Amino acid sequence: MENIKRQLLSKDEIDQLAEIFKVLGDQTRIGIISTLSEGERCVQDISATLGMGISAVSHQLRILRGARLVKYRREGKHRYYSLDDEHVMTLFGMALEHIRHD
Amino acid sequence: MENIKRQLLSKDEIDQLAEIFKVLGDQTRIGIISTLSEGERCVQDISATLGMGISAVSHQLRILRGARLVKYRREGKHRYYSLDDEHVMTLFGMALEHIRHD
DNA sequence: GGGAAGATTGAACAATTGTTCAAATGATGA
DNA sequence: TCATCATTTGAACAATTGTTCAATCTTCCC
Repeated sequence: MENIKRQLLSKDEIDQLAEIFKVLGDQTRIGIISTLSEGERCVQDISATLGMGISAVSHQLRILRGARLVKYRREGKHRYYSLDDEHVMTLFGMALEHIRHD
Repeated sequence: MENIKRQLLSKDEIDQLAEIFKVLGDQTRIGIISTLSEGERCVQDISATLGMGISAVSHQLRILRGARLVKYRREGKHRYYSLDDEHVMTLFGMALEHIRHD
């Protein structure tokens, strides 16, 4: 992690970094991650928690899946979503420190 | 930082988190931050490093300034930009770990 | 002061994005 | 198999975004 400060990122790494931050840069998706930080939830639960339509939530879940930030397991008719990355909450912590230190 | 996992974020915090990630979610801005991680640079230098127009870079610098991610000092006709936050590189590190762990 | 260099700003445009609605998929139980 | 529930998908729309161009501002030096 120390070499980040010493060496320019490759074009490819810049693209990937921007991509992951872009995925996190949306209120709905942050809300979903925040909800899932309490434990696994099905789409309806997330929808109710955020006060948003099922479809809108599902669309955003797809993007989060694509970025490997969430995963799900089937159980009957439900799909229980949960966080799929150990670093996400750390990213949240760092970002929170940034916004709080003002 | 531990209470993040235990407690839902407030509406306000969600907005602010999404905002900071949104700012980081752009290739040009990541490129700028990556460039500035090597040391302070004036707009022309950044422009040359990224191979982009001066105006485009300046527009993005304004956004980075607004998010308190970069600052500048005047010296003659130049404005030397540098990183304005200790957490940014840590955010980078976490995000890099995420994209590399696949 | 006048001109040039470095940087910022505003308007305009194409491109991307998030939400809604309606339709389709997949799984369950009668 | 049929109806129903949970979720996904696609099309459409408004809204936001990043870049370009031209104009403006600021600082320096003659």
